[in-house]
Amino acid sequence: MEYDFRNIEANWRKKWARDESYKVTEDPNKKKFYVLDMFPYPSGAGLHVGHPLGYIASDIYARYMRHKGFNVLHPMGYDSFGLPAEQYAILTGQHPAKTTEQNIERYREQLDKIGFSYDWSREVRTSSPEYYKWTQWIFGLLFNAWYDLDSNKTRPISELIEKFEENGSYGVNAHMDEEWWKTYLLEADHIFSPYFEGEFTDTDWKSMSEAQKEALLMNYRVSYLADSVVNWCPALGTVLANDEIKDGVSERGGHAVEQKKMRQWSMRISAYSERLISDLDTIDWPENIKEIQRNWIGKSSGARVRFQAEKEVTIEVFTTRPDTLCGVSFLTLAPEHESVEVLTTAEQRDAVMDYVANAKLKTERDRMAEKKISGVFTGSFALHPLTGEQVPIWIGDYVLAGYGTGAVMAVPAGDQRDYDFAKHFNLEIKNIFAESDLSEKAETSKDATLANSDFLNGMNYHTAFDAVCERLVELSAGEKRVNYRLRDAVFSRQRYWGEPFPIYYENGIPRLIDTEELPTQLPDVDAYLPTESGEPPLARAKNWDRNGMPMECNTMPGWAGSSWYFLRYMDPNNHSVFASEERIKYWGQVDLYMGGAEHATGHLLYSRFWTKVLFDLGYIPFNEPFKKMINQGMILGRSSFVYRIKDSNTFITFERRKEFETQRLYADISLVDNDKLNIEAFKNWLPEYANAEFMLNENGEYTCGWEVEKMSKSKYNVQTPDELVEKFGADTLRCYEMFLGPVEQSKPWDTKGISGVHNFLRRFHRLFLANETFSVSSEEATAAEMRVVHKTIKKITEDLERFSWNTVVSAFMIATNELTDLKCNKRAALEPLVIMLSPYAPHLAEELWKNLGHSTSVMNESWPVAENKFLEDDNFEYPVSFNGKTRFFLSLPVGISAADVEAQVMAHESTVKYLEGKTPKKIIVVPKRIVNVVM
RNA sequence: GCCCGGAUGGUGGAAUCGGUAGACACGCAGGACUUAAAAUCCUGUGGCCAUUGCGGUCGUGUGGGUUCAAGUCCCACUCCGGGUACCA
Repeated sequence: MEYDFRNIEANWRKKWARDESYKVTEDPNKKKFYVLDMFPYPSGAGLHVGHPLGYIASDIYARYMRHKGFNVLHPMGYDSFGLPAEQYAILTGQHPAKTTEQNIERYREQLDKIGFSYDWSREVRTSSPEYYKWTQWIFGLLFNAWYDLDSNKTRPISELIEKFEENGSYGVNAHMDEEWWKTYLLEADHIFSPYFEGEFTDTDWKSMSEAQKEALLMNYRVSYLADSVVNWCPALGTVLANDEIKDGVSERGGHAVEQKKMRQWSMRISAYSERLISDLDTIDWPENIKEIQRNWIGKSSGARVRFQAEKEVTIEVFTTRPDTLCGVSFLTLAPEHESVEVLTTAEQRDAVMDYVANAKLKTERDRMAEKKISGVFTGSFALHPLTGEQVPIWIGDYVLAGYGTGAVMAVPAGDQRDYDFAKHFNLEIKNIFAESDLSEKAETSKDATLANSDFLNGMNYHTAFDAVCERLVELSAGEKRVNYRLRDAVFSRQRYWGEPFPIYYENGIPRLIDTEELPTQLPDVDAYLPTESGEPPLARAKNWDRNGMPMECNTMPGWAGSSWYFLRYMDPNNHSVFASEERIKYWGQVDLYMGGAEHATGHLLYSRFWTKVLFDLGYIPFNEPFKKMINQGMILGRSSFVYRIKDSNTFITFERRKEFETQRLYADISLVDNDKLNIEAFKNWLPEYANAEFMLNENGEYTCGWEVEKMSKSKYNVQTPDELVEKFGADTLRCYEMFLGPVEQSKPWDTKGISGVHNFLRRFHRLFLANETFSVSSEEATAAEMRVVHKTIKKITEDLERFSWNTVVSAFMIATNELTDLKCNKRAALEPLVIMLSPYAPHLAEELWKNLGHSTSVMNESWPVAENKFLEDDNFEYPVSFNGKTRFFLSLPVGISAADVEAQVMAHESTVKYLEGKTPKKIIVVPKRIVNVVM
């Protein structure tokens, strides 16, 4: 009886589906464990072998935890809104819902073949109205919320309105744009004087019109409408988030991106910067992901310093080096800085206007590409707050409008860019360091001793920082300040295939649609393109209004639906809430999250943000979504090459390719086995190769060359899991993907080794056979056999606990080899192994379990426990080394003392030989480890 | 530039707490079975020297250090991968 994996796997797949074997229900008597995979975007290309890597690892862990007695939530779904389906729709006119549906079907088919233990009754799709109803509801929560800096919490907007009613803005400490009142003054019909700087009384509030109140509140809301400079991609006709741009072009398609001011929905994620950084310490994530997030949020501690300029203008700068304040020799403003106009003198006007206009034309990408130093003098000066000196004010495009205050104090002595700027324009370079040579470059060390700096002389960064800040406060010229790089996230997309906003406009005032009326369904359109006038596709929809009032035409970005999906799995069919309180309380945080590291600054940041909002507002009892995360590495392809002799149809084997001038061509990896080309199959592959001739190696074979590259159709190196399941079975594929190496490591896919793993499963299967039929002995297992079993239990359990999936497979192989050598086919030894194998090879394990006479599924069996009595050995084989070199082995009873071990070693005949007549200086005995004789 | 990873046989990798480097598997070589091939099974397999056998010696990117003992810890460097950037 051979290992008939095709029948075994097909039968069990059917049975699992029929019995809904993987359905989980909330059981208060059992401890929960939540294992989650990052859900996929269902693309048209389907899965290749790289996709299931993480899914297999998490599935094994989920099954392991089930054996350990946990109630395991292990769901799967689809992140089904997205650009590719929309672009396909633009090309073909087919509704994106339809292609999405087809792709999902294909994904499901592929996933099912691999034997995952997903509870499919909990499947979610971000594009289904039942799901996005709650995405819209959460948007509403954020719209009706503000961020209170006093309690450091998100709070309902109604509380803010109450405060306004009572005391106006006084006593309100909200997170908002510091200069919000400037934009507010530009809004229509405000009631404030030109001296309004943000504070207003309850009387002011009460006297405001509805529209004025709403416009004011917009500055407080966590999700708000504002004019923002956005990354506009004309080719895609949409706005992109920073993390959707790579190297200055769109991540998808590689199109040019430009800066444009647009009225957009934004999310006040910047309010959460500090918590997003500090809470990283509370979660068990890979250190590199935490580091990427820390860098992305970009906390920097420094000071704000105000310089009094002419014409009543104050220039405020942010610096991380207030200690170098006395080295300021000029100020630099971003070309977009609001004071540029006022400060420019008549003589400089032409030059400045020219420079500013030029900067505007350049996209951020151009500015970056151009490493040239450029700038222009405004003609104005500002007063240095400490020295009282006149400091020239310059404009330079190395200063970014969007970071800090859009202005810097330039200290050429202490900052390389300021130094370069000063050199270029021949500006003063004041040496404020005692021992630094500034002839070549700036002094950037924080340990350098300050000089020419008045009361700071002799100090360095560490000692001067507080001293300067104190003085600035005394002079009212500045104060300590923490700055974050993280900016608010633009939430509007000019796309069709996304969640519509539950927003309509009443006389221009945005109004939220009530929860009872959600979902706001995505309307049908005649084409998936922007309108003639440049409005988003939804503007094409008929009746896209609410009682005549226009609906919002933007849709939400891809990260909206994925920011909270882990909560919906807990209660996917609930029609009255996004997930019930009891279920959220029961399932809690995701205990193990498996997915790619590429979402570090996108999905993983946004879902942490939304989780904090939901936590603050009391909807969930935890403020981090994913307790532990593991990133699976990328699986690369291994392309195969053949070498055609130039201007011929003759192919020469890899070994001899240098004998001729050759052209390297791709060969489909399905035509190659262990780098040997299947010549007949190759000839039949493409018509142009039908009459090909071959020059072979000395063994009469054609060897191919190879290279590791990304998997892609054009490289003929895509390996689908389906082919391997067909050839070797799902159990083999699962074990092999794990056997490849540590999950978190990127590695090339190589099918070479799969036969070894397949062989192992066959050998394991053979342990249960006698005379080619299933037969196990009920005899008591020998000590040697039990030792193998319990050693394996111990090893596998420890390895799974530390997420070392690959070494578990090795341990299984070793156990199988040893039991084969012992000719063991005893039930007592084999049953625990079947249970342990079931997370890795669930089909085979179920089959063997059934054949062992069990009527229940192996997946519910408890995990075996390693018993020490089987592991203890009377003797330990000591490696005896001399000066660290192992020379011989000595088997000694484990119980004896170190002194006895030493005596036995010294008495050994070989010891004399290796001592070479010398007297040992010292003898190190580590019990049950090693003996080292030092001479 | 800065930050974070990594480098172990022909290949993927193992070595969990500083304690026998190379587990397990692939590949390769030899053998058994076979008319032959496939499949299967057995043996060998880090380099060099020696080889009848015992063995010796070098060896975890490079150079140094700590230690009885270093792939593992420390210092300096080289190369590779990832993140990020006129971020003040």
